Amino acid sequence: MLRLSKFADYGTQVMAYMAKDGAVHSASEVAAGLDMAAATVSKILKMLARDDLVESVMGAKGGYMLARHPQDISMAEIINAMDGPISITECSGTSACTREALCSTRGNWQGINRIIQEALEKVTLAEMIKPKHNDTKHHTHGHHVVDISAIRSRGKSA
Amino acid sequence: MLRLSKFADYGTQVMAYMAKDGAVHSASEVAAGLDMAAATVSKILKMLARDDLVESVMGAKGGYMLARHPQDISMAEIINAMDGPISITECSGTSACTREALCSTRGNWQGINRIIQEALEKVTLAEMIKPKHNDTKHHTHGHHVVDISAIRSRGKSA
DNA sequence: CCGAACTGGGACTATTTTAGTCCTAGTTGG
DNA sequence: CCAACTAGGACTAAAATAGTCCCAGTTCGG
Repeated sequence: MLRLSKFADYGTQVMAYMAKDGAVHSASEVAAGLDMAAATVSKILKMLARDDLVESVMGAKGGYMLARHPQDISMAEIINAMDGPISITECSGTSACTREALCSTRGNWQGINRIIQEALEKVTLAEMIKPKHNDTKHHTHGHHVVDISAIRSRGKSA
Repeated sequence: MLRLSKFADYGTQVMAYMAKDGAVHSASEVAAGLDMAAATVSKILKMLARDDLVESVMGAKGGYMLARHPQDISMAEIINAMDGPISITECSGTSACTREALCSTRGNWQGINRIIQEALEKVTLAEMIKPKHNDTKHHTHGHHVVDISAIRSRGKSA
């Protein structure tokens, strides 16, 4: 369906770890706490810092801390920081598209993109930490929701 | 941000092409009309057929045709057919997670997933074909929408 | 019947992304 | 100064994606 990089997941974990308090944590400390490779966590933290989701403190005794309160950080920001603002299609109205009818569908992808973006902006880190996420404000009428558990089942049987 | 395979895009194009009429089109014809490699289109069509989005007619003079009316086909179905029901995280409550706090965030990913899924279910192929997609029913208040044009700009400058 | 035109379903290869590691610099506390 | 950290890449390894090809089965038309 939709694919989110593992980094987005890692990033969220790291952010969740740091959300426990406002203290400064070194990369190695977070790595130990999260049972991940130090180098990897370090990389993640750098990415998060680049997008101002965490603040860095240099030098000995340095480390990182959440730049804002968990309720002021959206999932869209975290995903953005980790995966970059990658969108659905490539053609941004530049070229490649020879046909009119085709490009029209392209433009519509962006509408879809925006919808997803908005949905992600509504979910905060604070909510992600809570034991169970109970939506922000979404009408969950009985739509036939697709099963989410079937990972990697590219080869369908039906 | 979110990544959709190129196949999802191709699949949509193919579906859009076939939506022009209810006739039978061979893979090579679609390929020619869409200016894509025949083998690739053939593969796409097979995938779409497997999920009953198009119906196949075997033998000479055979080909594919839309299985339903464009307004009865959702983008979620097309994307699903092409990319499979891939979800955000891997752990489906099975194992790997040692920590409580971590897994709690995992569960919440699924909520997000559902939101996206629902959004995609509301957009039909018929709407995708229209010159400009004017949303289904989404409040587009002035949210700071992330720029969509910046493709592949993993290295941010800000 | 036979051959041409198609689909069905893979296998297979190439290419691009993604993930993960490491190295050199710069900063700060003791 | 030295030790503990972050900054920012470069680099390598692994995996997913995209794309091609092949062989089998089906149907139309002569």
